[in-house]
This record gives sequence, structure tokens and C-alpha cells, in this order.
Amino acid sequence: MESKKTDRRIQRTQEALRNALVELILEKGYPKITVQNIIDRANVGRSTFYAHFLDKDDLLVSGFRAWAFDLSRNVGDGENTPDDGHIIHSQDFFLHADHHRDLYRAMLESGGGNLILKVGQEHIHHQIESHLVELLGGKELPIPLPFITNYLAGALLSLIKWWIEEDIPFDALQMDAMFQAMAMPGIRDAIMGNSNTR
Amino acid sequence: MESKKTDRRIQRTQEALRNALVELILEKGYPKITVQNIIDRANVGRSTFYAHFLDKDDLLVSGFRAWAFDLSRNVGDGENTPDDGHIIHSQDFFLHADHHRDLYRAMLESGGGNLILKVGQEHIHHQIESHLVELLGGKELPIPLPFITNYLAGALLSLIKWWIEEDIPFDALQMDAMFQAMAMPGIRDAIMGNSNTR
DNA sequence: TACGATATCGTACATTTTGTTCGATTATTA
DNA sequence: TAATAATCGAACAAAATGTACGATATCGTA
Repeated sequence: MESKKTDRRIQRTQEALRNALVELILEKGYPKITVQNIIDRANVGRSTFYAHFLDKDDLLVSGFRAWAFDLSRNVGDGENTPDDGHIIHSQDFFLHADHHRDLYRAMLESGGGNLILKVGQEHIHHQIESHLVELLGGKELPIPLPFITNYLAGALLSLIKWWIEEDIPFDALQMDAMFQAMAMPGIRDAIMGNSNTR
Repeated sequence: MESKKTDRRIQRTQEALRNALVELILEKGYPKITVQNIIDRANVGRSTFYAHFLDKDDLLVSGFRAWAFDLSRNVGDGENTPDDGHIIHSQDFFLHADHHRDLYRAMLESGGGNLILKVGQEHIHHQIESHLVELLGGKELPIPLPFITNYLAGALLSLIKWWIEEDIPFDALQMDAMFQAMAMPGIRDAIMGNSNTR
């Protein structure tokens, strides 16, 4: 018998812990944080912490799950037609990063957010991959699809990181426009088979 | 009076520690490693470890310094003329990664190698940046240079990561050729203004 | 070969962190 | 109000951290 009120109580506790973690990441970086720091900041008992999470890492990824879920819901919302020249919906990633600046900063700025960076990279990778797959069907490519998606995901994540960390004064749409400008010509060549290197 | 022999002795100790660290990173990931693990594996006394390094991180970055130095020496060795179509010497990065597969794997595979990943990214970033700067002089760009270099560095590092971790059966030259094919059209557009290949 | 310098060893130690246990306390629901 | 469930917080063992120091091993040189 789960009651809805107690669920909310649990949620409050977990959220307090997650918020404390984000704050601490911004202050001292993920690796230097101890469980003690987190529960002190969140005003949560030691045993309560371990009742919910295995350790620091577990808390971090659990927080990232919710965040990534929000991302999946949003990506692809704007335009469903790939005919408008947007083969990949990079715009959604920039917008999402813009809406969650604090979290992104916490994740990316600290050297310890790397676990997250890896998961994020995979997430972006899959998003791009599915878009390309539906566009190509089973067509043969001069460049393997995983190569393309890793290329794009790496470039995209790196740009978001730079954009957020350095507070670059472009908005999400400008960032996306430049990203598309950089990426599209190469993608077109790779897909259509124009090899014009050299 | 520094004697050369004792220098070598120190070097041996430090190298043993670094090797132990790389082994352990491959086995259990950087964050889970303790100083105790390292000195046990390396057969080095506890006090000796702290005589050389402040902590785990210090050992890691010191190892990375040597590695990055080797990279700087090698990058740009092959072709010094940018006229052969290679605006960026990505080839050197792929070759270097190929020659140091174990180290790269250790650095990239573990979630904890992120400190290194960050430094590596900056390194790649600067390499690419200097090449572009010497090519452009002070010319105005429709897309800011840091945007381009972050885009390229991110894509390149992501591909190296994928290539090494998944043991993708391409050689360094093939990887580079595909990277150039993906990146060059976008770079040309960004630098020359818009449209057209020559 | 034997000496002197110095790098390393390894134990001991105080401190911090970890993860667990358990009874007391507080909040929520019926 | 009474039952239920989540949280608190103190106590604990185990492990890791970083320091100190005397003993030992190594290496160049006399």
C-alpha cells in the first residue's frame, strides 16, 4: 500500500539531497565531495541517505536520469519534418541546455561530472542516430553511421560545454544555426557520397 | 650535486607507480582506486609515494604531462605544409592515439579519466586553433574561431574515444580520411564565406 | 672494496570517510 | 486519536588518508 503523501515525503528528501549535490559540485567539484557534506547540506540523516542511495555516484546518476528523461521528452518537439534542412535536431539540445544551465554547469564544470558526460554523450548519440536511421533506411554509406553519430555527438557536447562554461553570449538558436552550418555540408557529402576531400 | 644514477632510480619508482595506475584504471576505473592499491601494485612504500606525489590526482596529471609532451612533439611532424588540403593535422592525433592505445584506453575508458579528458581536449583545441590562426591571419569569420575549434576538438576526441574503446577496425589513416571528409566541407564554408567547393 | 649519500622501506599513528545497525522521534494517513 | 512509515542521530567497525621516523637497500665514487 503506497500512499501518495509519503511518496511526496520521500521525493522531498531525495530532491534535497540532489540539490545539495549540485550546489556542492559547483562549489568544490564532484570528486572532493563526501557523503557527509551532502547530508549536512541537505539536513538529512546519515541512515536516510543510505536508505535511498548506495553512494555518491548513485545519487548523481539518479538525478541525471530524471534530467535525461526530460531531455528525451523535449527533443523532437519543435519540428517533426526533417525536410526543413534540419537532419539532426540539435536545436533541442541547445534549448534544453539553456533551460537547465545550472545543472549543465554542475555536470560539466566539475572534473567529476564525467560519468554524466559519458551518459550524456550516449544519449545525444542515440538521438542523432535514430534521426539519421529514419532518414536513410538501409542505404549504404561511404562513412559508417556510428562514425557520423560519434562525430556529431562529440562536437555538439563540446560546444554545449564551451557555451555554458564560458558564458558565451549567443542564444540557443544562434548556437544551433552555427552548428548546423558547420555540420551539414559534411553530413550531406557523407550521405550523398560526394567525396571531395583533397 | 645531482647524480644521474639516482635520477634513474627515482624515475623507475615513478614509472612503476604510473604503470600501476594505468593497470588499475583499466581494471576498476579511476575513482575506485586508492593510494593503497597503487603502492601495493607497484611495490612501492607508502612514504615513498607521498615523497613524490601529493595524491592520486597528482600522479595522474604528472603522467599525462609526459604523454602530452610527446603529443606536442609529434603533431605537425608529417606535413608542415597546409596546402595539401589538411587544414588541421588530425592525422597526428590518430597516429598518436594508435601508438599509445593502452594509455588512451586507460584515460578514456574509465569515467575517472575525465580530468585528463579535459586537458586533452584543451590540448587538441590549441593545436587546431594555432593551425587555423596561421592560415587566416586576422580575417573575419562568419563563425567565431573558438566555436570552430571547440567543434573540431570535440568531434575528434569523441571519435578517438570511440575508435579505441570499441576497437573499431580502421587504421589511423582511414579514421583521419573520414574525419577530414566530415569536417572539411563545413570548415571551408565557415572560412571562405558560404557555398561551393572548388 | 669500502664509504658516504640518498632513495626507499615499512611500521605506527591520528584523522577522516564509509557503510551499517538500531532504537527514538517525527510526519502522514485513516 | 491511533497506526503506519519515514527520518533522525548516535554508535560502531572497517578502510583510507596523509605524516613521521628509524631502519634498510642502492649506487657513485674514492
